[in-house]
Amino acid sequence: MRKATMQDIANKAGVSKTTVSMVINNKGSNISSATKEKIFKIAQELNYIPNSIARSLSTKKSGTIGIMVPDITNPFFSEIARAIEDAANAYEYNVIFCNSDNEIDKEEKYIQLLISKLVDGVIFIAGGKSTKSIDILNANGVPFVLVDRYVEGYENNYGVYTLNKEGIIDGVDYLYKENKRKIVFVSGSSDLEISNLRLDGYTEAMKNHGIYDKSLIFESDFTIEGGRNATEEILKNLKDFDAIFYSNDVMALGGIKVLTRHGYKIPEDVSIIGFDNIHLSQIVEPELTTVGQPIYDIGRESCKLLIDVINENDIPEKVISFKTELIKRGTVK
Amino acid sequence: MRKATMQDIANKAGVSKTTVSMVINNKGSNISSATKEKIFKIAQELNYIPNSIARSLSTKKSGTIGIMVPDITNPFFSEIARAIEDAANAYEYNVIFCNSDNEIDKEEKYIQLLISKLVDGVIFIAGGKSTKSIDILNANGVPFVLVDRYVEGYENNYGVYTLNKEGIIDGVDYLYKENKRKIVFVSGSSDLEISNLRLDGYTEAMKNHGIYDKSLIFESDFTIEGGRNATEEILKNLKDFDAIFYSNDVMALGGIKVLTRHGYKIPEDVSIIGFDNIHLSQIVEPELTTVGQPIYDIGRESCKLLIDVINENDIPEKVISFKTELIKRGTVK
DNA sequence: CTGAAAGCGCTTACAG
DNA sequence: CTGAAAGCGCTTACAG
Repeated sequence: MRKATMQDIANKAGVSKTTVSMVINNKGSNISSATKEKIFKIAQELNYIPNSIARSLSTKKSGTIGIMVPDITNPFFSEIARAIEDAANAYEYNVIFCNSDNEIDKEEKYIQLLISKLVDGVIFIAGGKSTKSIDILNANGVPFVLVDRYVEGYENNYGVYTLNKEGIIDGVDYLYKENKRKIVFVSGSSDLEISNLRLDGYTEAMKNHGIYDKSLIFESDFTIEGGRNATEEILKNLKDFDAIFYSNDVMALGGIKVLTRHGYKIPEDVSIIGFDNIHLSQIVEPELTTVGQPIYDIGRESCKLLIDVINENDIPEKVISFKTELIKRGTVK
Repeated sequence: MRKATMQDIANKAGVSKTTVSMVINNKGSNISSATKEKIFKIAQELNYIPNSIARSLSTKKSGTIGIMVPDITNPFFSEIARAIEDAANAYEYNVIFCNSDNEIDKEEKYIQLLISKLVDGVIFIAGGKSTKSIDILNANGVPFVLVDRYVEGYENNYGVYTLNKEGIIDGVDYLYKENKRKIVFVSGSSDLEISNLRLDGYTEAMKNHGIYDKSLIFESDFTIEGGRNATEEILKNLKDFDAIFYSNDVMALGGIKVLTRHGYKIPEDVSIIGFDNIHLSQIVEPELTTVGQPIYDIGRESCKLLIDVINENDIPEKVISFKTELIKRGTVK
């Protein structure tokens, strides 16, 4: 059974499809309400669903946006994705999601696909030095907003970030105040600008307090596995330490597991602090002390920003920076 | 800067766009390799990206599929979504995701949107009695496969499920063998067929062992919150019990938190078992004993199935059922 | 080996 | 208040 088209409605109503288009899209400023009603009734009868592909071809707007995330399975990204989708949906946009696994080649292939689908814009959480993908976006005039992760050379593009360095400093200061001195830091992949920002915060704060010690720094990546591995390393290399600052929650979760396994009591034996405040940080016991990002807000605002640039609305600020908030829970004592 | 079109390439190459289309799509069985090369070269120069919207309009295939999940933030669904996206990507499909929050009205709106976008098919994890959405899909000839959650009246549609009842029975039997007798069961929302299936498994197994007791059953929903709430109820209503069988992992995680809070030692004081085997079940300590579903396989296979029905390939079996596997870890003793 | 033409289902100036 | 017509960028019989 063929799907009904505007032409079908037009025929049945005895008007032109121009008129049908007008009333369906509420542009018929001056179409008699009689025709309007008739058209709506027929549309209903025919279970008319507009073909937005045809619409897109003619308007060059698809009503869909793409989001690039490293891995939707990572709670931080799924929470952002959720917020984005909610906002998109409120504006009648659909969202296509792509998992880059932090591989810039995958990103590039996805970007091509998205462009070919005429996405109206993309929200881009960079997996690394993603300049090529971004250049393609630019070359094709596709609006995009960078989220969470800076990409070198594009600091002035539309972007939504949080104040990483400041957040880490807060965290270290708090630990210091709680009399921690040997504060281990687990950093994310140094390919990511954001890792370095966080590391800078740590370095600065530690130096401020005069307790900086390079051997306290471990590099890993922003996954559960990364947290585990780093922690195994720590246990192998360090005899004693007061606290571990993981540069995201997911790593902290992995780390806590390893520590518990090795008989450490948290927070009695070691204090732990994370970064992000994903939902999960509240379901472990004790609950994770962390430097919180307003994840949902970040997602929502980045989607709104994108839609604003798509619609060429006035943009008050191209770059939105969110503050972190230190959330004291049970893993620091 | 306007995006290049096939016409542009045709002009530059001095051929027709028919020819360009042929070579770009590898259908030019008999086009001179000279022209082919020329066309590819020009396409390259112009950074040509095909407009797949135009393509879709003419072929009536969009190369995108939709997936309906209750909430992408729930690890079980994000893991399925990931598997689906991986498979889709391998076949050059994109995926649009929708969060229904288990609200059938939201589902319906999304389905309309997806149809208007001409998705080639949808993978549907039902949020409840979703028959209306499914009817719309049917009426519009959009292929779909049901995943994880049965929907009444559509048991014979394309679907990918796991053997819920059998899985639960395995779990209860195991607990019984470990000398648990007072086995509490936390069921999911009774609106969901799948909850009832799991509950049936519990009831049957408990009766088999002659230890069935209705007051041991608590209904909640498949979320962390749901697990917490149910556990508070249990603590309020039951004086003693040997084990709690949560009907999914996420609930178990919420439950463990509450139990730990109340001073229970796991597994010394209570044994816990979940269902699903999400990644997270391995990062809590002790690791969660659970009835595992092959989540990734379910996602992958449902995507493959969908693509097969889209392409009208031979389908060996319309309904795929996966077996569960009891995974013994640290929360049962 | 290659092209002209119609068609996919919309939107949008333009005209009356 | 309403319609005819061109156009969006492809694909695909059909013809030569």
